[in-house]
Amino acid sequence: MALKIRKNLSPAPPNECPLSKCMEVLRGAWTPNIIWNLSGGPRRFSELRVDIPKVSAKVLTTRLRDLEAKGVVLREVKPTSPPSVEYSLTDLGQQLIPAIDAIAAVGHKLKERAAAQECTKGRGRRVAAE
Amino acid sequence: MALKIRKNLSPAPPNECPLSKCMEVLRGAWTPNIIWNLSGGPRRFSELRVDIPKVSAKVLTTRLRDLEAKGVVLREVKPTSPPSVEYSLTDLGQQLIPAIDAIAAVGHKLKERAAAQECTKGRGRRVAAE
DNA sequence: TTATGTGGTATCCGATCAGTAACTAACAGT
DNA sequence: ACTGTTAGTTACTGATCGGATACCACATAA
Repeated sequence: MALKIRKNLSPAPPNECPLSKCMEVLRGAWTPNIIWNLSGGPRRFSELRVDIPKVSAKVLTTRLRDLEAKGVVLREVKPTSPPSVEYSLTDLGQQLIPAIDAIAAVGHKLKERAAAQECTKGRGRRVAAE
Repeated sequence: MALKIRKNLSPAPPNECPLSKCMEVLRGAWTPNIIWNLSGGPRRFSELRVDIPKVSAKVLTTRLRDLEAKGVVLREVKPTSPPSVEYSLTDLGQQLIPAIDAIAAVGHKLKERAAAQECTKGRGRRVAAE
């Protein structure tokens, strides 16, 4: 049986694909998390540190600066007594939320799947050990 | 004006968030692209190399193996004369497509935005040649 | 015999990333 | 005067990622 070359093209766009463009924004370990936490309204730097305890100050700063430079978040210094900084999503950032939601939805399914695999004891649908 | 602590919690889930779970899958430079190209139907290794010319064989192999291990793609060796390998999305992989679409949609908007910023002259929204 | 195509592996290298710890400046409260 | 809070910065370090290159076994075609 000889090989046959498929001629149908993949659905990838010819020029630079928007996928990579968006992944550029989402790149970085904590970026999606930060946007997620910002989606509920503006938050201060130290609030975000509490929201995502595992992120270090350095990384959080880096990510926020990146996102600010990309026009996704807005940084505002508030004239409080210890000056505080508030971060919020721009309208562009808001548009990322559906994508993040979709990602989170898949993550939910992944968790279910992982849980189902973890307890192999279950009667139906036992995943065979490989 | 003294600082006031906000008590409303961010919408992040308490335990491990599905966002990171899914980003684990999507991690890697070319992963979303690969899934995108697979979304149009099964493809062979060398077809993917043509689809995404900038990815090296090493990285492509690595990504495909990762995705296979995570249950996102299926790898099938076909008994053709030069044995060929076909990769396709599993049902789990299919579920990633909406997320990828959402990401691509945002990427599209990002491109528009970038184009609009590039030609500051404004009104006509002429897409500059790149 | 050599060339080509298929589906990879092995190795090295440089860039980037993220974590840790220490440090800062201004101000409020005690 | 001392301490805590806010929002970072800086330097050091290890991990990982991805690119480039070379190489492999096998099969067909010329």
